[in-house]
Amino acid sequence: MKQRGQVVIDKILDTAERLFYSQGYNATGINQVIEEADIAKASLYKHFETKTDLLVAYVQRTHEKWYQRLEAAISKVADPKDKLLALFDHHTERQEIRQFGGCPFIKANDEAGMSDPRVLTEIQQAKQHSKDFIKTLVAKSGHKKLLSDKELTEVIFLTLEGAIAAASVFKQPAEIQTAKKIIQKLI
Amino acid sequence: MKQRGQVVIDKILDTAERLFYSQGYNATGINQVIEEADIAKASLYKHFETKTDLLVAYVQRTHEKWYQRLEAAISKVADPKDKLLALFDHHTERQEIRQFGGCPFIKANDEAGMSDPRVLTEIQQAKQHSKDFIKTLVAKSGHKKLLSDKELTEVIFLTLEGAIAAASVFKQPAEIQTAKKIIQKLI
DNA sequence: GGCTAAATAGACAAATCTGTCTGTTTAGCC
DNA sequence: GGCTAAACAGACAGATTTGTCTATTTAGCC
Repeated sequence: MKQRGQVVIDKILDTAERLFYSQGYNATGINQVIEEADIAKASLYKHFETKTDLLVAYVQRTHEKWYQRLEAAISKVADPKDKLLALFDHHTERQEIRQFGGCPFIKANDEAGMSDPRVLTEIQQAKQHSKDFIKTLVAKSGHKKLLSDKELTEVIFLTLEGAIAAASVFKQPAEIQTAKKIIQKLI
Repeated sequence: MKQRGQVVIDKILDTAERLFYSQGYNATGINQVIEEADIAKASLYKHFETKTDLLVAYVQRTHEKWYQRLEAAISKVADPKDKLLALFDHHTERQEIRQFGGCPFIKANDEAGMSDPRVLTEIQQAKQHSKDFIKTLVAKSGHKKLLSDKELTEVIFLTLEGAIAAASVFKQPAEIQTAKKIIQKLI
């Protein structure tokens, strides 16, 4: 059954996730987190020693949830080439839900990547995870070898990263769909 | 001759540029800016009404200086295809100088893009400027039309954006050079 | 050289920040 | 039902935040 402590931790992390992403880590105060999570300050500091520890937990949980969603979305697509294209559709959907706030890992890296080694490490693992996932899809895709597997993996990874950043600048999904069309020509 | 006020403004903007980029806007206090710029607080508030106005000025000046450097670097390359590849070398150099801190516009957008409409507008103009610049280079490049001009422009822009972000995550220029090699195969 | 505008140092206000601590209430388990 | 640990509200400390204000010194121009 669900422990009492887990309820509180979930409320804290749900709120931190929402605020850290939408406002930024440095612009979000502990007092706002406890108020909107509707928990006591002492409860937060019982589960997280410092605000930095909360940031680390936020990045780790974001990595986990990000991969679960990605894996679930791509597994629904049967055709191996379509799986590659589905990456762009999935991230289009995600950015629409996120109101074009950009990649949470890049945001965390830019704002707080140097503040704690655990933060940088988790972000690097998340991005490596993304690249590895693309790599396995590329290997099974049967693409037309216009580029090598390694190169195709890289160009998909990089256009995806770039498109998410561009979408968050222009506040629209056009760039991500443009990237999809270009990759379609290369596979 | 150089006005007295311009010296102060330059010292403020030089310091703000360095601190806003390396630490982030929200993590940088006005007190740190005036201390490291070695000017009085009243002098800063004489030239910039609020901290947000200083941010706007920082983003605008970064846009100007960014384009001047880019234009100068690419104009030194004669071959039209090499100009396209020189984009990646220029940004590799820039990121090495910046110690892989990533794109200043993406950073400002992620941290403070919503705080003032002038900030978002300037960032959008900077990114559109980048894309337009690439577009003119592509048009003159005589590339092999494996992709259309529009598509090649986009894939260069997006891989460049993605590579700079990836370089700032992994703290190394490898991704930018990998992007260069891939684009080389497409032109 | 003297006038004027700018830059100076630094106190100050009012709010906010992270983190600690005290004492009370609540919830889960045997 | 009573024990125990957890969550609670909220005061508090001490540092820091942006921005204002006063009074003094400095620099440039005629």
